[in-house]
Amino acid sequence: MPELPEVETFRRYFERTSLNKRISSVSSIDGLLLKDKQDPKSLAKELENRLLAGSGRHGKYLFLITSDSKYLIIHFGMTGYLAYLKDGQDIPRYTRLLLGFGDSSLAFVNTRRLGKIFLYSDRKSFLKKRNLGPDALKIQKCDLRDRISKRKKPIKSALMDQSIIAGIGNLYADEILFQLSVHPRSLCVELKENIYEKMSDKIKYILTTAIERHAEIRQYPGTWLLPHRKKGYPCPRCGGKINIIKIAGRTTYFCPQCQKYQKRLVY
DNA sequence: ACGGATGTTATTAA
DNA sequence: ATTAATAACATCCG
Repeated sequence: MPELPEVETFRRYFERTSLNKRISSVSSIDGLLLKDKQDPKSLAKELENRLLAGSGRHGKYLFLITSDSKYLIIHFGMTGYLAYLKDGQDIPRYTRLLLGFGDSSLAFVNTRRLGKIFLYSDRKSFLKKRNLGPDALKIQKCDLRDRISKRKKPIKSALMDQSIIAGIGNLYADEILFQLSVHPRSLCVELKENIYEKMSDKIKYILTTAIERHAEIRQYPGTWLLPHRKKGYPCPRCGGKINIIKIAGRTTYFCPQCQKYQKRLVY
């Protein structure tokens, strides 16, 4: 469940449960998820006896900041969550990293092992190395327009491209375009320039509303697409049939009645 | 049993 | 330099 709102929800969960705890042990490390030539032993050594002093997030990446200013960075891939465990609670199945605090612990659970774990001492260099664009919640209107409007790819592909804007994935891209009444295949360069101001507002509205509702899709407004993003469900706006197509290899839900293909001649 | 799934990345090609 | 298409990764679920 890991696009920006889910990851932000995990970050807040971390702040509530694990902030200022001291890491006394590191275990259940899945070496497959360790990136940039980290190995389980050295990771454990780097983290042990450190305090969890803060947190951050950029796009879909979660940052846990230690007392010596190291960043333990977690990416959830397609699945996963954090679980704070009181002493005696069972360690969840598919736990890939367990930070022990003595009387409790924090588990990073990642069923499909497509998640990633990094350890960096500098946030900037990490963003650069991963080639991440600005965070979707912080991006400025004109920046969004500048980064997208000249592209010759479908708007949905651009929204999901983490180097253009970080944090939006398949589900929220569909929601954003549904609420903007834009066909997901519309080429960026063919959209009217003034759509990008509206898009910036929509992105912020949708992501903040999702975060307020703890990224629980059932709690989203009934006017949104996401609660209806299932095969055979009608469009919440016009009652028409939702179409399912593929864009950039991903299943795309949209309403052909509400989301007309936007076209503008360009020279 | 086959195909698909909230993601990223390498490869190959246009 | 951009972009698309495809596969691969690992595992569960319907």
